[in-house]
Amino acid sequence: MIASLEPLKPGARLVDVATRAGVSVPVASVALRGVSGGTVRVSSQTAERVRRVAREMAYRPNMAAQILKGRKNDVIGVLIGAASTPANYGRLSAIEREAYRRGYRLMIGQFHEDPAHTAGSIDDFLSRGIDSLICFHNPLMPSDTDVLGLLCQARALVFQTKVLVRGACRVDVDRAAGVVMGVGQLRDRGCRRIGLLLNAPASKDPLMRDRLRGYTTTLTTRKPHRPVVWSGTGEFPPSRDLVDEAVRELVQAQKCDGIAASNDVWAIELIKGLRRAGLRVPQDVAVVGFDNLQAGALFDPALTTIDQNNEGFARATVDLILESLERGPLPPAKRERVVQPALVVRESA
Amino acid sequence: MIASLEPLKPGARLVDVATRAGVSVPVASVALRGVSGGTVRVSSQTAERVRRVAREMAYRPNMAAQILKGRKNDVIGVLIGAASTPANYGRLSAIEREAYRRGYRLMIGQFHEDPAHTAGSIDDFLSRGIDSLICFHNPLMPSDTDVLGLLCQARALVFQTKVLVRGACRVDVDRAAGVVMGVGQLRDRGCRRIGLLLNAPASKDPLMRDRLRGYTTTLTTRKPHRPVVWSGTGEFPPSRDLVDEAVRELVQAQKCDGIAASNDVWAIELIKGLRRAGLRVPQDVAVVGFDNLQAGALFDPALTTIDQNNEGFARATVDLILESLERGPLPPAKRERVVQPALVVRESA
DNA sequence: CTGAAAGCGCTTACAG
DNA sequence: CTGAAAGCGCTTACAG
Repeated sequence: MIASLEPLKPGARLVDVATRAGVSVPVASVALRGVSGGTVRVSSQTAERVRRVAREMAYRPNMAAQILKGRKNDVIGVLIGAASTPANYGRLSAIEREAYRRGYRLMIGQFHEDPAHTAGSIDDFLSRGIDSLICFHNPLMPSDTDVLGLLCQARALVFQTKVLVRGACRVDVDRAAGVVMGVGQLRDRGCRRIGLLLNAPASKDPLMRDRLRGYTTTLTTRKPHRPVVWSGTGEFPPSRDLVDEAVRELVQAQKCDGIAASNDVWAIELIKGLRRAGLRVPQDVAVVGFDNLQAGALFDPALTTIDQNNEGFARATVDLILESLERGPLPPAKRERVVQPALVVRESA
Repeated sequence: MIASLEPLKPGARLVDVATRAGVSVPVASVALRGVSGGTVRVSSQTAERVRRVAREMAYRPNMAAQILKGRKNDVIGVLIGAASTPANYGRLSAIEREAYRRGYRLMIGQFHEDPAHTAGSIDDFLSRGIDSLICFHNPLMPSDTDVLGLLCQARALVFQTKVLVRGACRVDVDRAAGVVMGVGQLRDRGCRRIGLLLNAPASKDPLMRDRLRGYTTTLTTRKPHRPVVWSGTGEFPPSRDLVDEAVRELVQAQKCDGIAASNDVWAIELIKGLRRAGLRVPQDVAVVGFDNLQAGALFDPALTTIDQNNEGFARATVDLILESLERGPLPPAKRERVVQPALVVRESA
């Protein structure tokens, strides 16, 4: 602990630096930013002197003033559900890294129960001139017209998975491809009958529909057997009874020896259910998850799963923001990005 | 999807609202903010009219201009390690909620490998007039003088656990109390010989020292046996060999039938190690973790653990920020807050 | 190559 | 009770 918190002296302004360096304020301004296109030109000697003085005085430009004068705002607003899962925060972290790498900062707003609250948060972003918004999967309803109206005012708007505003961008993970990988792994390790576990009926949940599509595709390409699909009620996390029902249906009735679950939490609960039924994982039934949560890596047996590729997701998201900012509203073909997930093989399959 | 992204019209300024409402700009300013102390006073009728017009025009004050004129900055900067654990993000989320509740926003900066990067991030906060900083547990070295120098310029500065700047505030979880709770639970369920597992020697890690203190205290108060402590090498997450060594030492050599681990990841790995050694949890050996990770709740057996009380932590953190902002540097007695954790009983103990 | 002026959008202290 | 002026700290277009 070598430093010490002291009452802050007011902080040098540009005019202070200019005075000390013996130049006018515009010259100091140009010298410090290294601008070359303008009408004010500064000799490299002068510029060097100004920079030195600024460093000595610990000059820090007042960004409020710069922004008021039209400086590009390099803050991206992120809306994330207050009840977000750890997985979502992993993604947020990746986005922060990517944004920082490209010279942007993140400001966080959480979705709260109350749409008025959320609206306040977005309004707050816009008031600050933050008009690039990333909207994480969230409890937003299409009926929250205030919130949607506000979102429309963003200059760059990227949704995760589901677009709520016409013309906005979207980044998604290729869930179907993930399921194909998962089923492939089950097949490779010798499973003869591979079931799909969805936590809600595909008819009710587009995320489940994607998984079903992947599953159906791979079974159609290589036809080992007819599809075996069990859907939960959407209840999450699943109750023990629901899990036991899944085990009865998929394993005891349908004789599956491999199951692709729609996420890691379900996969873990399923493995517990299989054990309650006296079955070994992966020897009797192999299980693949989806998400690559820390909980899966630590579980016993360690979960084989599909990683959502947060780095790729972050890159695509920030790409879309920057392109929108540069070119204005993007044409339909340019505003969707699909990120490929990756198989992580561990012990459960 | 009922809304649609459209090219943004410039956005109404205060002068536009004032003109439309037929008043001067200062009157509009005062009317909209409901200021009463000043010299400009507005009749409630006029105020109402101005507010209505502002609403019609979707007027949104330009915060850059407001801040330039001395509006209090209501953004708190948060520095969080880029390699943060999910647990840290849970805490971040709680802080965001608490800050929002009290009218503040969070801007996130991640610590990166490179101290210069981190310095840039803090500099960026300060340039924006963000002089309230929350510094999460991080890879900061006391030798990063640039970073520390910058941190000193904050007006409110709260560290987690370890203060790196003299005079700054600190919030911490009472780890000793947590261990007391964990050991108490082990005793309550009938363990006769309770060991403490540290992931590094107490002499080398203050966090471990706190745990050891809690452990020693409770054994001194009620003397069931002499202390049994095993310390890892600090390697984290622990290798299988290290875990097996812990099992040999604590259980096979020292005959412990209850173990308090220093965190959930270690607790989970320990349970796996106990199983490899043919022992049942909790029947043969009961285990208590520390952190309350999702991974522990999902593990089989579900982990009994100590919850870090993120809500309490968030409240203390935001309290300290606001008090510092209000009163300036806090006296030593006022700048430390210790948050009480809570026991979560599940299956492992 | 450099300086003096105007203005970004607001708020606050000063006149009427 | 209301209006005209000054100024926050900067940048950019205009003069010299």
